[in-house]
Amino acid sequence: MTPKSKATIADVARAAGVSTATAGRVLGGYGYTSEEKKEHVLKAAQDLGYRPNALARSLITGKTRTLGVVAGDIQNPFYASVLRGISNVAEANGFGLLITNSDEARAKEVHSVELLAQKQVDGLIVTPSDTRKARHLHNLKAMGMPLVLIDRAVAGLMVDRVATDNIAAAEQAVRHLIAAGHRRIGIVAELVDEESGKLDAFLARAVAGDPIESETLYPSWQRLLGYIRAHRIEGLPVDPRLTLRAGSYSALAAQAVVSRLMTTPGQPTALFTTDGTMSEGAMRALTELKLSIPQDLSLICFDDLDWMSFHRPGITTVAQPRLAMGEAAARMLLERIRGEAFPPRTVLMPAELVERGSVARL
Amino acid sequence: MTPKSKATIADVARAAGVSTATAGRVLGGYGYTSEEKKEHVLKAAQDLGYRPNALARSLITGKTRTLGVVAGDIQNPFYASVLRGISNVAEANGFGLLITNSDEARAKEVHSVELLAQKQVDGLIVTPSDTRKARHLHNLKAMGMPLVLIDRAVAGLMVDRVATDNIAAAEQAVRHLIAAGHRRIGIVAELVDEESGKLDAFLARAVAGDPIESETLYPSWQRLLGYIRAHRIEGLPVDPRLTLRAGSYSALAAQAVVSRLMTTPGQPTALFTTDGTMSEGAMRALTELKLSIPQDLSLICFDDLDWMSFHRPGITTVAQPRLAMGEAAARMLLERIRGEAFPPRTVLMPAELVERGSVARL
DNA sequence: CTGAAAGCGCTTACAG
DNA sequence: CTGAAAGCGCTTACAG
Repeated sequence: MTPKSKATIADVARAAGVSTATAGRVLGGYGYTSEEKKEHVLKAAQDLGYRPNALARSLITGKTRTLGVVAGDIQNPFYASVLRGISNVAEANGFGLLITNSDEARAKEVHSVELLAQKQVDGLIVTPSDTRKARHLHNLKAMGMPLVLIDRAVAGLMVDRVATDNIAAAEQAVRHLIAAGHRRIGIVAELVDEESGKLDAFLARAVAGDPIESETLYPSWQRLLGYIRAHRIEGLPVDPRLTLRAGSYSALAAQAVVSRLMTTPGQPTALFTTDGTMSEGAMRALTELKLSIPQDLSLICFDDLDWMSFHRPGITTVAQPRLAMGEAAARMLLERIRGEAFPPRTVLMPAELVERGSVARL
Repeated sequence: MTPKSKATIADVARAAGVSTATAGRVLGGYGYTSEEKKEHVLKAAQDLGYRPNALARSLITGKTRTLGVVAGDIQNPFYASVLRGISNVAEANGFGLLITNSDEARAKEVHSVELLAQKQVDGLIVTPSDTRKARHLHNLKAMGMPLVLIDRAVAGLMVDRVATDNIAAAEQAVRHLIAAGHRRIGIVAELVDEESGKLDAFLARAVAGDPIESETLYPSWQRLLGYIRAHRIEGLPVDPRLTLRAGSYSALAAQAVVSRLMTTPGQPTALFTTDGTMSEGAMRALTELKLSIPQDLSLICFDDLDWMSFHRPGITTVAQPRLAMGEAAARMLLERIRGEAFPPRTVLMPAELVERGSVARL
């Protein structure tokens, strides 16, 4: 039986000959009801095709059982996997998922957060696009909104977060290249930042071993830091001509800088890409220039994308546990929503170096 | 100013010295208000950090400005792109997106639809996991819920839908192989179906040219039909040993059947994969067997994944406009939500054959 | 233009 | 165990 118009609790109560309070109790699963009335109500609900209106319930309880997520770009494999992890946990706990894209732009993120807050999500998972200016996130926290950060931290914002141990993972990858005999190793990274010229200053300080507040660095900067540390540990100089900045989250930008690198004297023998987008750009450049891996250039990529395992040769990568990151973030958020009050936690997930065939021994 | 507790319209009205009706009018942007009161209300709202509660508003208006989406698996590149397209249009129109995964299982889809309906989404975009049994979708339609189908149709369900012209696209791809001189062409497809043995019967009918109701066929069956039509048109026999059924949406299953195919006498000279998952499985098998493309086997894949353009050789593919499909679906849904009442539309989007280097001329 | 009142569809004390 | 009443935070007629 499927009626045209939506039945309400009042309709069901009327049909069952009980009060709306009683009907609500059996339909909502709270309070006690006699078996007899319960049956009548259930029967009436069935006949009328009753479907609870979650809005009305949420307005009273103050809970929507909905999680909000602000991802960079759901089309990107990194976010797609993280989202799937979040979704797995949300679904298992009966929560819905409201998803938006920020395209790594602060203005869009602010807008997304406002939308999700108005829709009264019970908590929010955000990949902050700006690790310094994030007043909207501070406000959210001040208002008591449960909040978990993924992939990046925000300066001064003490909330739960889950990320990859980027510095350690990049260091391990680059040391692996050095151990294979490579001495000139390139790196391609987004390194987006407002302050132009900052890269030089950063390199100078990192190479000198000056202390660097790495916690709130963007992942690509952290991975660059791991690259530099590997060089320092192994006693190798860092050649600034080998540290490539794409300047944006775009495969095209990465392709351009890698192309230039490989067609200018002083080429590296190995390349380290700092994420899936950079990896794709690098691959396009290498294909275009008909350079062979690993004969002409050894390669280690950050983030293990599907094609890297069946590509010939297999691509050696730093595998991030993307799905597990999403699941961990969702689990932490759910704990906060339940009211758990331990101090802010930072979960740094280890990345695994998966050795395949893209690194030549020199 | 960021207060701890949430301010309501009543709080703002009190602070501004007006009625809740007046405060609501300026904050909600409906009705008329004098400039003077408007200023007071805005000021008070600002001071109190007022944020509208979309739940309360929706309960009255009956509109949530939220779209529900049931995807197969948001981690899969096909769905990730489609979702991005939906998201683009939703966002541009101020709509939120509630997203769930069905994992192509009817039970999960039914559960998702129920969740989204209870949350009162204004409309639903679904990739139906069962093209025959879909009472939940019929019910939705009967209750007046705007509904758009993507990728698949449902028997007897007259609603808007957008899909790729699978038969034509597959036919074109296979004819391209035949034109290149191939006579033994394999195909790997999911071909999921309850009725075992159905493949043989289907092949027999299709090869005989019997009329087949193709509209509600699953995409993989439609693509198989295109494969068969290409053979008929070109006067080539269809060898059942070359029509591979993976039996599930899994790269592993595809890998297994392709491995068997390529290690059994009577190998094909070319292979057609019917979607991204099958393509991945096929690539794994070929890599494992160290078979070269296109020297040992020519290949055309359905759906143009990122890596196919920089793979060496480039993979010739049938490119589906995934993003545009999502955008079209969202646009159609929004029209229905606005109340437009034209008859159910079927948008069949053309797929483009992108020629790269994976097809050898024989 | 503005306010008092009713109401969206539920849940929550509170009597009985 | 059950019902009448109030109320969640808004919007919507309806007077004035």
